[in-house]
Amino acid sequence: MTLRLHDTATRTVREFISLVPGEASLYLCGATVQAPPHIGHLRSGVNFDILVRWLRASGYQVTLCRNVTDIDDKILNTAARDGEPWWAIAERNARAFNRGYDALGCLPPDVEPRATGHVPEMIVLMRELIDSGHAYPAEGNVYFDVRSYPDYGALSGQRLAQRRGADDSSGAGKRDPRDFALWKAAKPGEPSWETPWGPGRPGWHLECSAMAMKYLGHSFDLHGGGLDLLFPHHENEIAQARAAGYGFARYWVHNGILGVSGEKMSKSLGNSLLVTEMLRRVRPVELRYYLSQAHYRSQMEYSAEALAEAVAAYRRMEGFVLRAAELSGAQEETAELPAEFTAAMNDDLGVPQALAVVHQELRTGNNALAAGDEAGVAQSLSRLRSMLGVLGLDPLAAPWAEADRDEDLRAVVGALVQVALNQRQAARERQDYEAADTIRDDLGAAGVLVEDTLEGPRWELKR
RNA sequence: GGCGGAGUGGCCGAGUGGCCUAGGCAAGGGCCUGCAAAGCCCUGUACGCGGGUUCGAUUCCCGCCUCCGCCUCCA
Repeated sequence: MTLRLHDTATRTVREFISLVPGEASLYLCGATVQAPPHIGHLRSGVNFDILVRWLRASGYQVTLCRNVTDIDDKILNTAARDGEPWWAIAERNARAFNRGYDALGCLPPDVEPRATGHVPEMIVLMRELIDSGHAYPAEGNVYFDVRSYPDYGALSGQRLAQRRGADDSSGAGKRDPRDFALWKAAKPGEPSWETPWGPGRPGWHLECSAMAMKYLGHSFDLHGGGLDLLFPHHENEIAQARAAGYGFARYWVHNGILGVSGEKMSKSLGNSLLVTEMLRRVRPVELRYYLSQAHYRSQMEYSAEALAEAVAAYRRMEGFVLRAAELSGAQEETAELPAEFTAAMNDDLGVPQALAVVHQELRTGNNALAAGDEAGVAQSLSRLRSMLGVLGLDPLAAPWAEADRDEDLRAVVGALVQVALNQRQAARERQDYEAADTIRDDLGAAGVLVEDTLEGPRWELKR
């Protein structure tokens, strides 16, 4: 049973066979750090985090390279507008992105290269492209010669792409309107780096080709990113690398776009869906569940209702895991993944079907819990935890586990709650239900949820 | 205009030429409970519209409608 993945280049789901057996290399187009992240960015991050986790669970040693584009027009425009150094804007937003990824439990990349740190590699690649007749300098810019590369457009299906609109300011010296800039000539007041063709700054597409090949080799396994990057960014990336004679990515994986009320998020103004704002409304793990539960290639439309459903669904799973762990302890032994779960994940990361398996096990586990079947509970718990672990959703695993957080405070609260619960039990035993319910209500008002179980009353903090 | 994707029950979201047509959320009924909460059981009978192919289509083909993405910066 092996992993099959949708490869955008062939538009088919095909078997994933890595270049080096047992190893998998993945280049992910990360952020252009012009603004803080919104949840669309995190959908991509979570989707690819699941891919990485699944590859690792399948025995691959994964190398993940996720770049940061820390120089581009928008960053420079913002800098000019706000009178802030461009590098400070880039730095601030890069940190915001990483906080977002971390908050949602995305495993950190092995390397996170920045465009501005890789100008020498870009110069080498430009030299190769110019020498082989695939690029040319013009008025301080360096352009890729689209007509020199017959496969241009094959990746995105834009083979005959006529780029709409004449090139304005940035197109000086182009031989063909479709030609794109590898390197942009320096403008007054903007940062620049020296090259044999004059001072300037990197074009967006060139940096990714250069960095991917630097860290993952001239040929590597997987290249990922949002579907909105397919054209022109990925088309240009592959053109640059292949024209220079390199194999480049062998599989292209694209996640679907998360939209909001009919608009792509990056176009909608307003901060309501910024990660920092969303995390005021739901817990990070709940947001992760929401972003995970649709298939990664599907288009998603944000809605508060759907988010609320996801929260409810996650809490159901979490509720069992927490109750089961109280009963049987949270063993570290990892259960073998159920075959249906594995099959679903291997089928182009079928997270929705995999979650159906999770919910089946959940029902089994809840039944065991209701029947006081400790062995059954323990088995369901470990199966559930291993499945959820692959999805980055195990409530008892980092970064979601709360056991060691504020341990002293929890102990104090626990003791106080126990005092109240003892009084409630006493009231119940003398059938003074009014008093018992008052205690429960008061605890509830204080944020402590009380419920009676087979093993007696238990409590937890409201979420 | 070019390229691509999608329209599934109240909502989200899988999937398949028929056979037992995921899963979740919400709703109704029941069980459990002193009452709750949580949980469990049961119920819903859906595939945008019009043709066609077929013994049979939600699933294949054609046309239409609607929505969305890319073609400019974008995860």
